[in-house]
Amino acid sequence: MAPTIRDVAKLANVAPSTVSAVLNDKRYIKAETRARILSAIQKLDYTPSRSARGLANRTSGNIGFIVANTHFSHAEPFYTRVFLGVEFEARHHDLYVLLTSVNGKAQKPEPMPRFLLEQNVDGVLIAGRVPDKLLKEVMQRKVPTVLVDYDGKACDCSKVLIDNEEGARAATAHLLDLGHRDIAFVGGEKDHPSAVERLRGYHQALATAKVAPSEELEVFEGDTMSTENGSKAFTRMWKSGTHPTAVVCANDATAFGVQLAAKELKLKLPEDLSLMGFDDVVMSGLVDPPLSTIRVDKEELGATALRVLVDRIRRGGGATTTRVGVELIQRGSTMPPREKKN
Amino acid sequence: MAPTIRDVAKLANVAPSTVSAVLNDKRYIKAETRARILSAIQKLDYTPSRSARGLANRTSGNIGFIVANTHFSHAEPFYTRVFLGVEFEARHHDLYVLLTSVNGKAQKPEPMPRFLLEQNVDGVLIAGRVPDKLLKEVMQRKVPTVLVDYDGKACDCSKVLIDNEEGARAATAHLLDLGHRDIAFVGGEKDHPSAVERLRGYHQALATAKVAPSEELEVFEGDTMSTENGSKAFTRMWKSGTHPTAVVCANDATAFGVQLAAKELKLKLPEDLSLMGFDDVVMSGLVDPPLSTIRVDKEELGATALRVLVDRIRRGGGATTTRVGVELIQRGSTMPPREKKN
DNA sequence: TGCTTTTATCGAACCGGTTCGATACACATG
DNA sequence: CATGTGTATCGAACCGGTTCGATAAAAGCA
Repeated sequence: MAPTIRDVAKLANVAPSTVSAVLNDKRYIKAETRARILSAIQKLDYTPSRSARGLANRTSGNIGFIVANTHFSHAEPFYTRVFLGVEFEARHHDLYVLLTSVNGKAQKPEPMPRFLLEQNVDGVLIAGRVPDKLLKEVMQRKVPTVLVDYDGKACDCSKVLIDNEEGARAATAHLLDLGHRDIAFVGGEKDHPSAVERLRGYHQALATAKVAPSEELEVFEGDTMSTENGSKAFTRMWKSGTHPTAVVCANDATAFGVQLAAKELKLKLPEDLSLMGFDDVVMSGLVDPPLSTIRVDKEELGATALRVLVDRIRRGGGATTTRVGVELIQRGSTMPPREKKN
Repeated sequence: MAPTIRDVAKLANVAPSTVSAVLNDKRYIKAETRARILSAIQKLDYTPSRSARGLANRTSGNIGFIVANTHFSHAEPFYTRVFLGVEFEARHHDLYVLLTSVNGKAQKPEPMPRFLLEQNVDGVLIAGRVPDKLLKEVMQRKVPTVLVDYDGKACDCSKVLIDNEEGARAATAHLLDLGHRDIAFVGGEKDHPSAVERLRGYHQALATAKVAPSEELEVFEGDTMSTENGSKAFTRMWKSGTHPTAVVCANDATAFGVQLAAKELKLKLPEDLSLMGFDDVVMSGLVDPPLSTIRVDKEELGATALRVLVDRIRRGGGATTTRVGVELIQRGSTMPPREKKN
C-alpha cells in the first residue's frame, strides 16, 4: 500500500494538516518542522494521491488536447510536435494531458470528448481547425480554453497563433532583397484564416518596397491548402500569361505543388522561379531544390499555449492572443532573378 | 456545482448507496427503483466524479502510453495511428490515456514518466522500441504492462505484435502465384526482430511451394531498415550476377531503395522486376510504380493492445503474445515474370 | 505588567464516491 | 407456524487529501 499523508504525519510527529500545509506552501511553518516533514516524505517515498487531491479541491489536474484526426495522423507531424511541446511543458505544471481526436469532417452529431462530458479537465487546448459546432459546444461549457494555430472567429477564448503576417512579410522581403519584383502569392483555400494573414503580410512587404500589387499575381484554388491545389492554381496563372519570377506560397504543401507544376511547365528551378514556403515541414529539406521557407517552432507553439492556458486557469482574466515568432530558413529554392532581357 | 450522487439519491428517494449499486450493476435492485434512479440521473445530467471514484476504489482510470520521441514525431505517423487506435478503444472502457514521450537515445538518466512515479495509471502500453533501462524500471513497478510492436527479449510482459511471418509468407506466396521462381529477399539490418521474422515467413512460403532457397538471393546491409541500405544491398546482389525476377523487401523503406537502385540499373518496373514491400506507409501509394505491400492496420494494433491490457488489469493472468493480422495490398509493382527465353 | 499581534500547530469536517453489515419483507419449505 | 432463503434497501465508515476555526506560545508594544 502506498503511504498516505497520515503515515507521513505520524513519522514526523505532526498533524496531517501540517503536512498538507508544507506540501502546499501555506500558513506558517517552523523551519525545523518543515525539514522534519520533508525528510519523512523522502523516507517513505510519499506522493500525494491525485484522486484525493482532486476530490478535495475539485480540480482534476488534467488538461484536454483536442485535435482533428485528419490533421493528426497526417504524414506531416505538425500537431504531433505541438502536442509534444504541450506535454513537455505540462510536466512543469504538474498537469496530465489527455489527448483526443475528433472527426474533422463531422457530418453526424459527434459526441463531445469524454473528458468534457465528465468535467474532468481544468482546461482545454484545441489545436488546428475543428468543426465550428464543436467549438461552440466547448465554449458553452465555460471551461478555460485556448485555441492553438486556429483563429476561430467569434470565439472569445484565448488564442496562440503563428505570426503569419510577420512570416509572410519576411518571406516576401527576402525575395525582394534578392531583386525580384514580379512576386506572386499562390494559395489553396482563400478564406483560411492563416492564408488571409499571410496574404496580408505579403501585401505589407510589397507596400514597404513600393512594389504595386496585382490581382493577377494572387491565385487560389479549392478549399484546402494542399499540394494539388497549389499546383492547379499556379498552372492556371502561368497558362493565363502571368509569369512571375518568384512565388510566395501559402504553405509548404502548396509550394510543393507549385514546384511540381513548374517542372511540368519546363521551368528550371530555382533559376526560372524562386519559391518560398511556410511552415518548414520535414519534406521541405528533401525536395529538389530544397525549399526556402518560414520555420514555425511547433514545440514552442505548444509550450506557449500550455503556459497561456495555465495562466487562465490559475489567474483567470480575459481572452488574450499570443503570437509565436517565426524564422526564415534559406535553402536552395530562392536566388536572384535572371537578368531581364529588354 | 455539478450534481452529486446524493442529489440523485434525494431526487429518486433512495440512499446514495443504492444509486451506487445501480451505477455499478451490483446487488439486487428492483426494476422500478432502477428506472426511477436512472431517470433522476438523466434529469440532473449527473456524471460520477472520477476523483471520488478513484479515491474510493484506488484506481485511476488512466492508462499510460509511452513512446520514444524519435519514433513519434517521425514523418510516417505509424505510432500516432497506433495511439489513435488505443484512445478510441479506451473510450469503450472508460479509460483515459496519458501519452508521454521518452528520449529514445537516453544517455543520461532520464526520469520516469510522471504517471508511473505518481502511481497514477492502472496499466501501461509501451509502443515501439524504448531503452532497455526504462523497460526494466517499468517492469519493477509491477504495473500491468503491454508491449506494442516491440518484442523486448527477456521481458515477461504481454506483447501485441505484427504477424510478420504471415505477412512475409503472403507477400512471397503472391509472387509465387504470379509465376515467379527466382525471388530475392532484400533487407537492411539483419538482426532486427521484425526482419528475422519476415525472413522466416519468406522461407516458409518458398518451402511450401517447393522452391529451393539460395544464399545469394538473401541480402542485407547496414544496421537500419532504410531506403539507402535497401538500395545498396540490391545493387550489390545484382552486380554480383544474381538476377531475381522478384524481390520481397524487409519493409517499404528498403523497397523504395530497391526501386531506386533498379531504375539506376536500367530495369523496367514492374516488367523486369516485381517488388513487394511491408508496412504500407503513406508513401507506398505515391511512388512509381505504386508499391504492392503488406498492410499493417495501425489503429487495430493499438485497439488490440488496449484490449489485452484491460484484460490483464481486470482479469489478471500471465503474459500473453498476440499477433495482429496483415493484409496484402496489390498495387502496381507486381506482375507475372517475362516469358523465359530458352 | 497587561494587551495585541504574529507565529505555529492541531483536529474536525468535508470533498463524492464505494463497501458491506444490518435490517426487513416476501415467499417457499417442512 | 417456525425457519430458511432470496430480494431490496439503508446508512455508517472509509478512501486520502484540504480547509479553516480553535488554541496557544512567542513576540511586539504601551
